[in-house]
Formats: sequence, C-alpha cells, structure tokens
Amino acid sequence: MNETKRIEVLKVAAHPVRIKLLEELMKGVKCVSDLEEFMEISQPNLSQHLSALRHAGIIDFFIDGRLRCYFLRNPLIPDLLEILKKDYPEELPGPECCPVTKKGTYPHERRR
Amino acid sequence: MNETKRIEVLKVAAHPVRIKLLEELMKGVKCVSDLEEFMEISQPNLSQHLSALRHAGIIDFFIDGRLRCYFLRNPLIPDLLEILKKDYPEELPGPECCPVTKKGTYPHERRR
DNA sequence: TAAATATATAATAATATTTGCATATATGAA
DNA sequence: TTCATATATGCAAATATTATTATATATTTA
Repeated sequence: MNETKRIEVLKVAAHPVRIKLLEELMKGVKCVSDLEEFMEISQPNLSQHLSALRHAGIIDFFIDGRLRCYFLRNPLIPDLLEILKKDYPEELPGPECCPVTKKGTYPHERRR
Repeated sequence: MNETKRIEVLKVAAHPVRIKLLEELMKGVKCVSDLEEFMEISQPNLSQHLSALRHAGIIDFFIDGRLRCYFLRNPLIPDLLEILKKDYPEELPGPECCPVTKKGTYPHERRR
C-alpha cells in the first residue's frame, strides 16, 4: 500500500460516523442491522458510509443469507483507532532555540 | 483532546499536500519560503493549507521579522505520520469461522 | 409464488473543500 | 519614505461530501 493510498484511507476514515463504525467492527464481524442499532442514522445513510469504507478497501463483507457481515480489512485501522484513544501531552514541545534555515534564525517572539 | 477533536485533526491532516507539509515540519521548524521550495503549489495555496493546519491546532508559528516559522504542535501527528510509513501486511486476517451475533452466524461464503 | 426482511442504489439538495487569481498587509532595506 | 520581500486574505468557480427521500434488489419464509 503506497502513501497516496494510505492518505486516501485516512481521509475516508476521518468522519465521526465512520470512526464509530470502525470502532464497532474492531470488536468483530457485524451485520448491517447489528450496526444499525448503534448508529443514530438512517439505514440508507449507514449503507452509504459502509460503501465508502468498502471502496477505500477499509472493510469488506461476507454474505450470510440476506445478511451482509462486515469486517475490518485494512491493517492501518487498528493503529489509527489507537491514536484516537491514546494519552498524549497537550502539545508537542516547542522548537528548541534556535534552529537555522536558509532564510533566517528562529524562533524569536511567539505569535500574538 | 477529546475524540471529536481528534477526528477533526485527522480530517484536516488527510490531504496529500498537508501530509507533505507535516512530514517536512517533522524535521524541524521551517518558514513559509523554505516550505515553498518543496511544494509544487502556489504561494497563496500553500498559505491556505498552512492556515487550515493552524486552525485545527496542528501547527503553530513564531515570527522572525518578516518570516513565519512554522512548527508542529499537535501530539498526534508523529504517530499519524508513522502509520503512513510503517510496514503492514496486505490485509488484516479475515474473521475466524464463525462468530455469532443476534442476527446470524457468520461468515459463510465470501462476497462476489 | 407472494410477502417480509435486509440492504443497496439513485437522485437530489445542502454544504464544504479546493484551487486560482487578484490584492492586501507587514517588515526590513535603501 | 519608498521599495522589495514574505506571507496572508478575499472571492469566485469547480468539485466533492453528506444526508434525505424514494425506490430497487436479493433472500428467506409462508
């Protein structure tokens, strides 16, 4: 999977409804009506989100009679979901004084 | 940082130009004209992407005279960029036969 | 075979994103 | 001061995303 494709995966995943779906699928295979119980959206809308995830190669499904049983397929997803839960400091440490680039020496005063 | 905010950060970051900018900023502070050399986009367009990243709290800047010296601020970013580089298997292992949910037992046959 | 269930597709409308272009602002230099 | 440089902002056009509503398809059950 090249970087362009991975960025596309991030983009498709980065939506509140789809993240919630992915978190649910992390627990295991679920059919659409299982997922419908969790989500407070219409069935067609859910189907569209599943379709978007599938086209990006993020999920796939098995067929069980009239059920479609979705499961995670893209290996980036567990790591991505972990980033959403993990404990982080409020911000990264600011740059050390004073790296230099072609155009100048910084940092000086802070913005605002 | 709550999950909603984190998803917003993902969404703003998930763009090819902005990922390239973030990868460059991972190396250290850069002013706009340093960044301009790398990117094959117009200066106003670059400025707009930087603005989007800043409004999402992903980057910030110092002022050095007439330079704006941008640096990474959001702590999720290093982990996010790592996901774009890391080695992964082509896909996650398919579900084991046969988990059960309320609606059925699956998986059965594979799609298509 | 008809009805019911599970799910998808299509069309539309509303909204958001992206880019290009023109122009504005701020700072330092002459 | 005026000029050049570094960078931002405003606006319009093109495109993409999202949700809604209506309808279609496939499978099981009666």
